[in-house]
Amino acid sequence: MKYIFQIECTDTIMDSWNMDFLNSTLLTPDLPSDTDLFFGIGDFPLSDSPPNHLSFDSICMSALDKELSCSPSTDSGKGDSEDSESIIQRGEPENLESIIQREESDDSESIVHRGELEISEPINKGESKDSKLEQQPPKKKHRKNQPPDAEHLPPCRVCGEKASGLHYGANTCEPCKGFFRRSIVKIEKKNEKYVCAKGDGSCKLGTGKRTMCSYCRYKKCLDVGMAHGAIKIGRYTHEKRTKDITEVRKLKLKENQTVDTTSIDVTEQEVDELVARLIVIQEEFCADFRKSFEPGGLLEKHTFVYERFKEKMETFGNLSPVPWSTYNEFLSATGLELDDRKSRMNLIAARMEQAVRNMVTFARNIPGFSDLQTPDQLDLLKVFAGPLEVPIFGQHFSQITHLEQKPKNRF
Amino acid sequence: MKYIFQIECTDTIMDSWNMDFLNSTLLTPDLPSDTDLFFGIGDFPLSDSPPNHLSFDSICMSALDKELSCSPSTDSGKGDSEDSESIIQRGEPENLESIIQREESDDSESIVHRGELEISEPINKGESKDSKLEQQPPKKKHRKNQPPDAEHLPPCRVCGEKASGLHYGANTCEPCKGFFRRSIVKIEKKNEKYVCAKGDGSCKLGTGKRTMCSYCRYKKCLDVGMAHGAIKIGRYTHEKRTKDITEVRKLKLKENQTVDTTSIDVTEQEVDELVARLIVIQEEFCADFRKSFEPGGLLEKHTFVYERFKEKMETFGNLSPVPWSTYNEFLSATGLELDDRKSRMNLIAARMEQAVRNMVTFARNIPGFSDLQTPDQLDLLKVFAGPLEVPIFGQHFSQITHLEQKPKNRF
DNA sequence: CAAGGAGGTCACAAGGTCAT
DNA sequence: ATGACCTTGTGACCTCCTTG
Ligand SMILES: [Zn+2]
Ligand SMILES: [Zn+2]
Ligand SMILES: [Zn+2]
Ligand SMILES: [Zn+2]
Repeated sequence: MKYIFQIECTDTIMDSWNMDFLNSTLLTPDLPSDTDLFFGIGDFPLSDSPPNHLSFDSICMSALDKELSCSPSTDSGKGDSEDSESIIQRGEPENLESIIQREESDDSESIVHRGELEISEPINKGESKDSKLEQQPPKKKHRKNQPPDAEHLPPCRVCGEKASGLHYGANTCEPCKGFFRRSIVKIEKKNEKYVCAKGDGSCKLGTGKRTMCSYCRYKKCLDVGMAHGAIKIGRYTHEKRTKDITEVRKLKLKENQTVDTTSIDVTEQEVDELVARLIVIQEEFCADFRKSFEPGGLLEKHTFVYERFKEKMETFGNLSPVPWSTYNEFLSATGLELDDRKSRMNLIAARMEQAVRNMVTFARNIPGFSDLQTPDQLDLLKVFAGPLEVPIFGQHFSQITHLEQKPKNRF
Repeated sequence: MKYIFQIECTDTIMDSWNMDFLNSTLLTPDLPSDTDLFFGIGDFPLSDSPPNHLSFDSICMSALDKELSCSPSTDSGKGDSEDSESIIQRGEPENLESIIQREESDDSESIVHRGELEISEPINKGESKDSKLEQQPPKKKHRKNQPPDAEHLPPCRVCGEKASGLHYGANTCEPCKGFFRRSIVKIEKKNEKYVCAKGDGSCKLGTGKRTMCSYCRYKKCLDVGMAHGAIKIGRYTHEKRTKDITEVRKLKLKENQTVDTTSIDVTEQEVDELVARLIVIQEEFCADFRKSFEPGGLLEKHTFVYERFKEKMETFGNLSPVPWSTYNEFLSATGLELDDRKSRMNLIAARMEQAVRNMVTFARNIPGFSDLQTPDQLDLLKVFAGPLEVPIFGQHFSQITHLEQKPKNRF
């Protein structure tokens, strides 16, 4: 018998200034077709709002952060005690980066430039790697050849394979670097031309297909910014290095989200207990959650409200409220407020904070959640806030990022 | 013999709602009367369109931006950041303002906050890697490392980049300092010699060309007075400091007022090569470009279409399409579309995106273009979109902005 | 003291070479 | 023509020392 447990905590707050309404809306869980059970919570009030995403972002941020970082529980040893002061460190209202960074500094791997970058070295440390004394049996009298360094690089921008460094301005693999060098001579100096193998310059450069079409390969090189003048030699800047590392990390993270499938063995009894527990907390937090997606449920209601609003807008044009600039001008000139946006924002802010708090509390009640590292916890909790002219009711979170109408903020 | 190479990339997409047609139209290159050759591309379909400039703007924008920004922006640390992660940092999908801002930052007074912004401070200090020895007393509240100082220094006398101080008697950048140090050893101690890459010791050391010819670089070092004997160590005198500052100020002033007209020396052969290359890419991208301006060419056709349209309008009055409000009312009332504007817009949008992409690809193929900084590249690429009641056929781009009918957008 | 430069260090990339 | 490997120059950053 095999069970797949998939836990997703998704809370969405949608704010569209063009549509002049703010709306916590429903997203559909991304479930395999043979799912037996699913659990969740929702917080779906409807209301208007003036457009100010940034403040909403911060609200969600700090709420999420506050909730997670004050976690008294868990185990995982060293944990969070150090957090408390890092809040002070930056006066700033803590954004995503600070959260991520802080978390990573707990673990073994952290971005530290200590005269030299040290990343998760699988070395048995504690040893002073000090001066000149012998300590390395495999002493190479040969030059210190460090062939496999820097896999802190994003993959080749041209062909996608493992990059070997920054060549002619772009992270590329060794083959693509060589190819570009030869191409420069050929194309710019000798005025020869590549011709697309397919004729229309649309060849894909997937793995192994690198050498299929020189024309398209060269074009891709140019597209990613390779050029004589873009050559950058010498040691990396700390800044640049950090950027590379974070990019790779982000990529890895994304990869893990989709691919990672670990399975553990559980007894029948454990499963029963888990399900029982889930049912309990489901009841406790949001008994109607599953009904939301059924006919007559909240999803339908939301859709209805949205449709009506759309109609209204098409008939009467854009009903967006007075822009902030006007509002502020008027305010400073007359001391009067043009509308009640201020108080409404406070209301919404409070509600959002509450929503995030609920979400985290709910998640904490899921057996095992608190045992996860903070970064992993964060990874399971998604909040979306931003303007969208496209309805996202009933879509899964991962799909939002694929809409051509790019959301303003995602975290 | 003197050649003037003037490269202009101008792509125009004109949309006039009063005239009810959208038109990529021809602009005449702004050429001196004695021009021998000119090259370019064009994308000149004729079609109708409903008025919606904003969306077109965004299309051009994001296309231009996407094309250009994916280049890692060469050197000069502050070049603009890569997107990939900036999604979170400044999630906005770069709009008109941001681009314009970037452009304007050249001339006006962005100088003020140049380099002052030091957000991320690499903390490399305070780590003692030696275990046993007691740490050093100089672990004070004061920050030991004051990496960049007031850059009230004139640029590197050798290569022109940002200088880091007074090295071997001249204001130079860190790279040139290092280069000279190595050169001293090589030349004076080991009696080795550099050889000019071009053979005649006349290489220019423009931006990014620093490493092209060691011989000329070293020669330049000597020319600007670098020498072992010229070393000056220790704190600045007040006098020297003020001298620097006034020099910098003077330089900035001059820079702002005079249009920079640099001329470089090229050999006959280089010219031939360049021209040959230009002819090749001209052929490849838009073989008929020059014919467009000849009798019977596209310019004439465009003019003809426009004339006919004008006649029609004079006879039958303004033929502007149904306004959006009406269209939407009708749509929401009956569910029917009054015309096919939706699909036409999609078509046009796609075409515009393609046009911009073409333009950038073309430009990238011009020798040297990719070597420019991204802002400078942007500066050479013009796309115009907006309503105009005045025909602009055959006018140069710079004239458009002088029309009293101010174009809506320029970027 | 603290500002400021010389020199050292070594991570990095350009370009060359040569077996495929 | 390709790409693994090598040689060599480069330059970001640091430590140490000199000087006002
Ligand atoms: Zn590659
Ligand atoms: Zn191809
Ligand atoms: Zn220099
Ligand atoms: Zn030379």
